[in-house]
Amino acid sequence: MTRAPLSLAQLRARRLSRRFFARPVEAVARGLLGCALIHAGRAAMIVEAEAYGGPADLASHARFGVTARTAPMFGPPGHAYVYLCYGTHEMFNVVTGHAGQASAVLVRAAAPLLGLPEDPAVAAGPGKLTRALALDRRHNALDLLADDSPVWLARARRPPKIVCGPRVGVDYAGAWARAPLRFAWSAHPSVSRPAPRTPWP
DNA sequence: GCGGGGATTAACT
DNA sequence: GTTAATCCCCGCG
Repeated sequence: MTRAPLSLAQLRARRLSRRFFARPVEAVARGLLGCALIHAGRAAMIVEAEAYGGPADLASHARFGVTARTAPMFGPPGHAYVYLCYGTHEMFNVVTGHAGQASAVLVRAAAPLLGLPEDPAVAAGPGKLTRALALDRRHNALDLLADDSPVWLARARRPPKIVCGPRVGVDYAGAWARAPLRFAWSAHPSVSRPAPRTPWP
């Protein structure tokens, strides 16, 4: 049987808390699976996310320290970090941990929930997701937990099984490239690439 | 200043 | 499998 769809009002009542984001970045990345990302009357359920640590993580933008671009990463948890990749694609991240730590979760893929075409591929990739939800650098550094934030997050479903694997596109990062910091809803059709198969835990 | 490269995607061959 | 699109960031001089 098909589960009843969630309404925006129901999601409003399930918004994530500051404490949710104040945890270690891997925990937040897993916790975001099954959560809804909402903007502009559209909602999508996150099915894939990657954890990026602070300056020690050689795959993370934070490895350059505080710069004009990375400043939001060094700010408080629950804020957005949005940047442009390859000149064309906006990438949406949420800052985690504590201020100054500069860890963040890249939201890589989501399944349409509300106000989007019922195509599992519509947000199956970090660039496609921001395009589907009309997210861009105007949302950089936005506090996603503010009552009046146009972009917000809420609990939607609980993933039945989580898998993990190496992050995508960070081969330059040495040993950090191989760390299992990519998490996905196992076998979900909206996962962006051949899903990792290693079960978590 | 300049130049190389990137947390990607779609449209090719 | 390969490549263009497209541009900002960062490191170096």
